[in-house]
Formats: sequence, structure tokens, C-alpha cells
Amino acid sequence: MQEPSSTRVQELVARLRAAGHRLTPQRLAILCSLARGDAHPSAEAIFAEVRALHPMVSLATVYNTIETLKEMGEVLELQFSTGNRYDGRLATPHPHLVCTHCGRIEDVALPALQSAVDAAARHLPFTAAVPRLDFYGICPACRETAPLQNR
Amino acid sequence: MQEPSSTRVQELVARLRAAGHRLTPQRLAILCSLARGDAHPSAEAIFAEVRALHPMVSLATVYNTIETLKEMGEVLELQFSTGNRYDGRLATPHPHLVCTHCGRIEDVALPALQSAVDAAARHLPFTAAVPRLDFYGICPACRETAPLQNR
DNA sequence: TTATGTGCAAACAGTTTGCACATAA
DNA sequence: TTATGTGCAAACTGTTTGCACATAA
Repeated sequence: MQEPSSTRVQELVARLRAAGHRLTPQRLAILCSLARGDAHPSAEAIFAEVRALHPMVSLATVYNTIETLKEMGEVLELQFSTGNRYDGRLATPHPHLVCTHCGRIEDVALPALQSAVDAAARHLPFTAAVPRLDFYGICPACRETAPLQNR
Repeated sequence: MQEPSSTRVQELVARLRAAGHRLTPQRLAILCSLARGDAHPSAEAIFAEVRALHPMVSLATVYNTIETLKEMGEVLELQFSTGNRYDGRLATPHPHLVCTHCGRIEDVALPALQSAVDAAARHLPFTAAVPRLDFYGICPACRETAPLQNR
């Protein structure tokens, strides 16, 4: 989890306040979890982290806070059939690497491809098309520890 | 639903048999539904179609058959947090347009972009990376009938 | 004849909702 | 003081599983 003093956490706090929302201790902890460096946590993972500081927190509060931040455009929801993940650092769509073995999700920088995707999005028959580009494979760590599977 | 005489249905039947699987009336109906022209049906949609011919069919049978075809590489599963969709016509990954209003899913031909995505997939730190590229927007039909929403 | 497939119903996981209570501002 | 937020528990959705029965080959 991030420190409450992290730049991104401070930014989220400021924007919540600016939008007329309150800052509870639970919320602050959720913000810290969402702004984590290794990010893309699940609601369950955020819940577990927050619970370490606030044993009485409920999952509903985690979902409520995420919903608020989503509406403000400060959190990107990555929907997966295995459970959604959240990115509280970069809320604009960007490509990801998804490990089908351990579930790890990494950002990947592919600027040229990103531009091509964005350009294509502007010329589709669907209005206001938002792209989603993910790559599903085996991460380096899993490749070593589980050498015989999924290769 | 497709006719049992459709080329793709015949192909699926032949491949099931070649793999040592049986062809039940329920299965044939499921194959026809999967090979439909306007495709990308959900399990529920396939179930509803098949039920018209076989009122006693169960959802489990639909999922079982889909699972078998997935393992054979004859059906592409498109996982969405709102429920999975299936493509029994073209089982290799390809981009889609997803209407966030009515749920309609269309194939979209973007050959140049597709090549760029496939090329990128080959140079990622994750092994055997399979790309998934979808665009979420409002389809032309929804744009007309629901002019004030999501625009 | 018998391995494969089917139908039912229960279990599961992640998410959402309703409502009384708590609290930040 | 009071609108906003919280915690709990129940409900919901799509999917998966176990098991006895049915049937294609």
C-alpha cells in the first residue's frame, strides 16, 4: 500500500474534497491501496489491505469508494470475468499484460501501437469508442516456477 | 440459429466426431446456434434458442458442449464481466466492437492494426501472449433510439 | 455394451443493494 | 446538524460441479 503522503494519494484526496465528498479513515486507506506502485488490485485485495488498518471495514465500502472514483474518472476499472481490477494511477485506457497463470497484471508501454489503436477508434461505426488492448500470456516469474504448464 | 446444413456446422460436426465425441440432438442444436451469422451469443442466448427445439435441455449441457469446443480450438470465448460470449465461426483472436448500450458485439476488420498487434505480441516479456482488442462504444442502432444517453 | 453426454439442483465467486447506524464537515 | 458514508447481511448473476440416469456408437 502507498503512504498517505504519496503525490497521487494527495491528488485523489484533493479531488474527492473538491467534488464535495468526505474523507473518512477507511477511504484514505482505500486511496492508498489504489495508488500502489505495483497496482491493479482487485476489490478483495484492497479490502484485505485496508482491513489490516481498519479491521471493521466492509467490502461494500470498498466498492462504494471505487464507484465514486470511477464516476470522477480517477480510477480505471479493468473488467475481467474472473473479477475486476482497478488502476488508481493512470485512469486513461492503456494496454496491459495479463499473466494467465498467477493473475498478475502489468502496464506495458507501446506508444506507437497505442496511437494506431486510438486512431482506429476514431473511425469506427460505433460512437465514442473506447479501446481496450490486453495481452494474455505467462509472466517471467511463472515461466520459471511452472516450467511445464501453459507453454 | 443456423441451419444444420450450414458449412460451418458440418465442419464442427466432423471435427467433434474426429475427436471421438458423440453427436446428440442437443449438441447439434448448440452447434447451429454457435455458427449463427450474427453470432457472439451468450450461454443464456444459446440455451434459449436450443430450448425452442428441445424444451428439456439444460444450461449445463450448453456449457459442457462449449467447453469441449473450446478445448478443440473451435470456439472463441470472449470473457466479459457481464457474462461471456462465444464465437463459433472464427476461433482466432480478432477485434470486436462492443455496444455498451445494448450489448451487441460485432466483428471489425482492421487488418493493418491486427498485424501491428500480433507483431507487438511477439516481442513482449510475457510468453505466448495472445492479444485481445475490443472497442467499447454505442452502436448505430442505439445512437438513434437512445439519443440522449452515453454520448 | 459402455464410455460419453444429459438434466437437475446445489454450490460458488464476485458484485450489488437495502437499510439502520455513524460521523465528517 | 445533516448529508454523506459505513457495516452488515441478503440478493443477484453467470458459471461450475456432483451425481444418477440416458443414449450414441
